[in-house]
Amino acid sequence: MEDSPEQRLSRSFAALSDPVRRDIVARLTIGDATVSDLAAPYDISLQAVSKHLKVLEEAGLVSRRREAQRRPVHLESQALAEMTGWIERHQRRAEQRMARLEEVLADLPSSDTTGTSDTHGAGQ
Amino acid sequence: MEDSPEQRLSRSFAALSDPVRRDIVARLTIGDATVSDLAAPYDISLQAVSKHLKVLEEAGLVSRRREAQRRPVHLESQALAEMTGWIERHQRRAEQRMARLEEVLADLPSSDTTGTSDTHGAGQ
DNA sequence: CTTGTATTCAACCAATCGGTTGAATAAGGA
DNA sequence: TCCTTATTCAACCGATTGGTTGAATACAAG
Repeated sequence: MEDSPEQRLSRSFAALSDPVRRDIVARLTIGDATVSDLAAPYDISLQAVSKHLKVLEEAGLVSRRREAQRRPVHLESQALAEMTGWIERHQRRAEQRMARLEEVLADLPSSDTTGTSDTHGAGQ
Repeated sequence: MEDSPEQRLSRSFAALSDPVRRDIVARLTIGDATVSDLAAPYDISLQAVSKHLKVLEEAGLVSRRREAQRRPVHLESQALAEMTGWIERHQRRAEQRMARLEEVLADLPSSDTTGTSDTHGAGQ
């Protein structure tokens, strides 16, 4: 029972939808850190932070190794890359479409250039 | 009571954590569409899709205009840009750090290049 | 072996989520 | 006016989420 790319993407986005987890990711860009290191800035329990890390790990955004009784957390930037991959792909499509649209509008007779109106004709 | 950038980011990521909503965004890169257009491919009720669109709208990822009794939905690619902004910023930091680390490792005497070990010395 | 430290597991709770169905609203057309 | 089409609102429901506290596990060090 392994993970479809769809599911991993869902988990990654869900993981970064929490400000504490985004904050943790930001912190990890500076360097690996233990659970207690990461928990220090927050008012929540260590267990809560541990849960957040589990969520990040299951999304593939971080990995953990063992080092004595500590469990240093490491950011997996490749998982971030997959997310930007998805977003940019769609962003690009949307922007290309808008560019084509504006080109067409520029060629038209005249009247108002107002309103972000659109073809929107079916498709599907 | 307006929206901090932090909150909008949370909402955007949460919005894209659902496969149906990602799918809708993908569909909208082709062109604006009505609620029923968007609902057609799915087995869920029209109301459920309407809710999904509300989530996307509150995240700033789509906007809606009125056109007779229809409410065509339009993708706001700029909101996607904000997301990639956040991710890439952190991705870049992480990768730069790794690059510096590898540089240092290359200069070291010898022994194992194994294990993604790390400085991880405090920080905070 | 006992103690201390770092972390996770387990059970619980309130809030949110994704879905449902049924009723309400908005607008065009007979 | 009445009917149809498009969409939203409202109430409800089970599952998931982010937090809690208390007990368990994994190691290191006396």
